[in-house]
Amino acid sequence: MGGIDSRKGARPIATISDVAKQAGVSRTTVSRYLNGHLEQSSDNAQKVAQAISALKYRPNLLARSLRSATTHSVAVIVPDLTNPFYPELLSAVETCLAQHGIQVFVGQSRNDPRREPDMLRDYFSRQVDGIIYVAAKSQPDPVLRQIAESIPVLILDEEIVGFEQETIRVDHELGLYQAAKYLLDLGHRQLIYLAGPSHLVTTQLRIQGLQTALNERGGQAAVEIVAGGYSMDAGRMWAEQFVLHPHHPTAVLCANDLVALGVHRAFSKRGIAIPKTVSLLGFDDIFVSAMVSPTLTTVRQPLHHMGRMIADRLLQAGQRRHVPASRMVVPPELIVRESTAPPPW
Amino acid sequence: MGGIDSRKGARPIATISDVAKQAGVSRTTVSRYLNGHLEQSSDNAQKVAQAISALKYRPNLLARSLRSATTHSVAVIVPDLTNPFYPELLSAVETCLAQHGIQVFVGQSRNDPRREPDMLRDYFSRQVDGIIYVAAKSQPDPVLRQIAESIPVLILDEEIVGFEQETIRVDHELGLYQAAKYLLDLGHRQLIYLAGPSHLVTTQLRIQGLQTALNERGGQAAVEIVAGGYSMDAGRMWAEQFVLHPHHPTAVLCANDLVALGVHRAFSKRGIAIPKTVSLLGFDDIFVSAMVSPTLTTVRQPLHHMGRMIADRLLQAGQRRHVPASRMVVPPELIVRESTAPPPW
DNA sequence: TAAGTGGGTGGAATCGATTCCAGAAAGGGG
DNA sequence: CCCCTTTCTGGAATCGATTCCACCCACTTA
Repeated sequence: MGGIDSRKGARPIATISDVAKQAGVSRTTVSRYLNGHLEQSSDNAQKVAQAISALKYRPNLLARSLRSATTHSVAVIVPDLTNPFYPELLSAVETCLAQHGIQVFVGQSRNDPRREPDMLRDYFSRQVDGIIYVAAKSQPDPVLRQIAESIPVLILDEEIVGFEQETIRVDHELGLYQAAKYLLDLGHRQLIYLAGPSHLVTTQLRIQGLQTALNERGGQAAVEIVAGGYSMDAGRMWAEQFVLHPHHPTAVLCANDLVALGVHRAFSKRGIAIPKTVSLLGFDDIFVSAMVSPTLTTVRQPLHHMGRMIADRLLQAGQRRHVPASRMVVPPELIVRESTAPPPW
Repeated sequence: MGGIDSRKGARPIATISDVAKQAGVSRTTVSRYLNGHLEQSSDNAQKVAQAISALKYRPNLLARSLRSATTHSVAVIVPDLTNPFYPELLSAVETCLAQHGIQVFVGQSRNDPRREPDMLRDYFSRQVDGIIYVAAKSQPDPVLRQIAESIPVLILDEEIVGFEQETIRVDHELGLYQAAKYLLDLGHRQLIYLAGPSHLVTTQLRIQGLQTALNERGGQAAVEIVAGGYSMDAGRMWAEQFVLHPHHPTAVLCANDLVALGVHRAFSKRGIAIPKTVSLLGFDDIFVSAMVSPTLTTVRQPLHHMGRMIADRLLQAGQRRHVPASRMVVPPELIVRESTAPPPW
């Protein structure tokens, strides 16, 4: 049953010409029907409607897009979908855009900045209406610059130096300021920050926030900064070292929740009590952070809010209304849970 | 300074005709150059190459696809990106496909089967080369059937009754059989299964596996089955009830890890000890499951393996070689962690 | 030298839609 | 009764690529 190949070519896909022929009108008329330029009740409209459902016709969006120069699609480039933060963001963005009939490409750079130019180019060649770009680097490349002259490119989360484009990100500086202030208020004097890659602007912003908080205490407290990565492994590896380390800080701040969870795990395994012996604080507030025990104190990025803003900006830009490039910096929120407490002494 | 609108239309995007004119050859020749049908060293090739880089030309993939009837894109439809299982799957699939120059649309049905026909249709209209479909229901709809006649549709994870299409899923029956057998071997006699929606084939398969394991014991053990959802809330709500429940089962099996985590949380909060008082077992093995404490015993779906298989099937189908529709059922793996132990008595 | 072969080239058709424009039909007013 | 306006319709151009086919040129071979 079903013959050898029930796939391609089995049922020829109807085109607008087929519909026109079947309905006994011109392609033009069919097109007008499709785009609502034809009186619904008219005689021709009836015939077209019938032909369409008889042939199960659906317009070829490729052809339509080619002509109309808009594809109703955008690309989202993220470093890595296995970091739960990005799917959560993606989910928010996709939900908003889907409501406006925009479909979403997703690509992972795998935290390798060298892949990014090619990815940007490929999506651009596909004529996407916009690109949402969570960059894995802070240097603008010529490809990015060129593309941004033709379609809106929203830089998310990261900041790209000297690149005057739409940017939406959380206030990293404020986030770490809040976190540090909170720990200092608890009485901690010896902090450590497991930072992200040092060449990133976000990393630098965060460190500034940290410093500001320290300066307010006028040198009573100190922080050690360790550059690293954004993975659980980064946290775990550092934690393994820490165990052997002579002078123990009393609180560990992490570049993101994944790093914090790496530390969390290693500490649990090694019997280092959180928060009794050492306090632990993350960044992002991915949903896992509320699941582990003790639950993780962290700095929340308002994901859904950001997702909606992103979608809105893109939609505005898509309508060709002039939207001046702006940088939107949204405030983070400190979520206090169980992994932080006053220092043991 | 960039002026009023540095967006659309600022820099006209070069087309193949522009390149042809600039190089002093015909469009045909440029096209041949692009597709490698032109001697690299030839005089014309040089001129074309120069024109391309001068104009920063990139072919319009829409136009190319329209002509060649292949878009090098596929769509992935998942119920919900906030369930970590799907991003993990998506990540594996995207990685494999990207290596072959195929780009990926992603869409969420939000667990609402009524959205699915529209989504399928939209992607089909975009002429995707294939659809990877994690269905939220087990009934085939006419739209799905029609689309599958033209392009490959891979049904993932779920089974659609009476629909003879490519299917790739884990052996649900075996998975629950293994899990139940393991618990029975530990000495449990009173089980409960927090199942997914009862109209899904997967749910029924799982229950069969469960029954098989029980039957092997010849009625010494019993299981209660509760139909529910796939969310943490579903688990949490059941757990709240459980606390008041008179006859306590000694082990709880869950439809997925998310449900198990909901139970996990509620139990922790209510002071019910896992696995001392009650054993807990999930399904999927999302990465969170290894993070909570106690860590969760679960049935692992071999995601990366499945991702690769999916991509492979799609690529084969894309080459129009005839690939007979097949159902691939991959074995799951029981991952024993800390949330299971012999019953307390 | 003429005929045959082969590779390189460009004109034109094509993919499936939208849209400009001109012509036909219908309706209204003088 | 005729003319002008308005509405409806379809032919043809267009979007940006690929590809068929005919042509030209140079080179080999009888």
